[in-house]
Amino acid sequence: MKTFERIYEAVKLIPEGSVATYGQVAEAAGSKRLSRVVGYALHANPLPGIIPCHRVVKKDGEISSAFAFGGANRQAELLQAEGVAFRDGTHVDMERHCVTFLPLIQEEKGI
DNA sequence: AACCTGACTCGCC
DNA sequence: AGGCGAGCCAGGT
Repeated sequence: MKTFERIYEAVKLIPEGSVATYGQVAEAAGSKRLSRVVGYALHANPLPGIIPCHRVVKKDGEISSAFAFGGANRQAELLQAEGVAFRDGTHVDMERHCVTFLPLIQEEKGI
């Protein structure tokens, strides 16, 4: 199990209609400092359609401005389609949709 | 093989 | 309050 694998597993654990910050995913993957790697991992996104990268936002709930899978606006669209409320055009309502439970990914699990 | 960079975050100045 | 540097991992040059 590599770091990327754990990151992907963590992202896939994010329930529909909810979002998680890069930090949350990083923490679930092993270390909060992996946040940068999380972004890189999602950028690589070898499993499009399986990994809900649109549910991953920055700590403020702001959607990454960097070119996403189909454009930052597209990401906001998908989130709204899942029932995620927005504070404005680029910030999701963290109070209501930020996941509070994100289990640590076990390496030996082979998951 | 080494160095640089990148969808981030935190701590210091 | 705003800016800068450090830390993390992987992939490309």
